[in-house]
Amino acid sequence: MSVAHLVESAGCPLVDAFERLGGLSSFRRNEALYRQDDPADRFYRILSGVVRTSRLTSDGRRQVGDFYYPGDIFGLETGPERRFGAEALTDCEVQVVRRAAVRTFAGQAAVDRAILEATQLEMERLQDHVMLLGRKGALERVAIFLMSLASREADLEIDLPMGRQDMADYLGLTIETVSRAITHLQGEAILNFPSTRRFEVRRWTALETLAARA
Amino acid sequence: MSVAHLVESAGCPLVDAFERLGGLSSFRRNEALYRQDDPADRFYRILSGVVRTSRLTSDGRRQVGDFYYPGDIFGLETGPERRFGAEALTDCEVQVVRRAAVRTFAGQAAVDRAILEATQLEMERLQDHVMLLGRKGALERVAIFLMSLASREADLEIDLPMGRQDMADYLGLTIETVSRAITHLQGEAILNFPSTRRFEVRRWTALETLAARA
DNA sequence: CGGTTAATTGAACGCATTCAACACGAGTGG
DNA sequence: CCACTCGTGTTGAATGCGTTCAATTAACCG
Repeated sequence: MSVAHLVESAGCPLVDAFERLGGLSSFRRNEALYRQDDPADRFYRILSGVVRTSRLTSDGRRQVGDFYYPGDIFGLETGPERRFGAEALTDCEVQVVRRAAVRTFAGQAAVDRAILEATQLEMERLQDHVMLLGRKGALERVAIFLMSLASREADLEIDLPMGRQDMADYLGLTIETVSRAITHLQGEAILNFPSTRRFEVRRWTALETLAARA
Repeated sequence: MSVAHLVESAGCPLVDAFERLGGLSSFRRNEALYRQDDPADRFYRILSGVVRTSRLTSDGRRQVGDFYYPGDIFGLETGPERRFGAEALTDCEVQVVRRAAVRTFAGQAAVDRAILEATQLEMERLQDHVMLLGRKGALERVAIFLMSLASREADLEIDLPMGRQDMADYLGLTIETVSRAITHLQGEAILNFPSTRRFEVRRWTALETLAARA
């Protein structure tokens, strides 16, 4: 299946750098792209598939950092070590560039700027995540999450590459609470789940209202 | 009071840029440096005082983004508008540079790189914040917060420039819960509060244990 | 001093969690 | 095709943590 239409191949310097420097790698479902505490010396760009980043605390609790889709860039962390690991949620293809390679790339200034922009985008996502975790109720969190997935794709039916546990660990909830929220959203005829991994938005405005104030 | 010793004035390109391009501004306690939804066209660097960033949701809930101390750089957000506002917690002096000015500064590449590094540092702080809000209990959150303040300063007695409400809004809790956590930490003889705005760590290891697993 | 705001403490409530049972779906082998 | 199993998701009941509401105390500032 071609995913070219999913990825805007504009003449962005960073994308150029990926195109010209980036090795192509494939990963299978559930395979780790890199692990927490690995050396952080590469950037990634997704061509197809979905990737999850996550961090395990010493006592076994897990926090999912984010979910990345085709066109997204991730792995931008600064430190010598990865603070979050990255795992393939589905089979996927990614472009990988070494940090050092980008550094010596002709037109470096423009590439640096582009990396900065990608990092700032990541920062915004993290800010949204903080707002979500800090000040939103359970139903609100689930509504926001599913809405953001729905608005990412133009399709009517949206499929969920992640399971309930992944959602829960992203939203700072338990699977049971996520499940109940989904049941509730179905009961209100706001969403429809033909299967556990697919859903459709029936009442957008109601969903938006919920997302704004639970 | 001189704060020169608090700010490492190394020959870092970004600091240079601030020194050479940065206008000096002063703000009084509780004054806004900029507001949420203002145009985001400036970077800031603190010389003295403490700054808080915060965001208000439409229904009045508030999330504190972070607290910034002398030497810290903030206001790096990408979008055209500020997602978080910035307010002075104490009287403070800051260096301000226009984004556009930095762009045309000689040695621009190095400055861009330095901004990138500052942004990545900010990203790390946000990641920590996500971990805190997603997967930690109330006592744990308060312990982590106070520990991070304590490790920032070398002093034995640490003072709290922010009130309980600010802590609560940073930690995703209520003032009452924060207060109870503090009382508990005093009861365990882990911390000592000579006044509500000053504290001292009595048992570091116990505090670290609490911070790791509540 | 009073007057005002901030912080603490107490008691009742509620939301999310926990623990436990059940349902569903996919894959396997009889 | 059905029985079995394993992993995942849903549902129910009870518990508990943090919130809410309310009252008291402490700190700050004229």
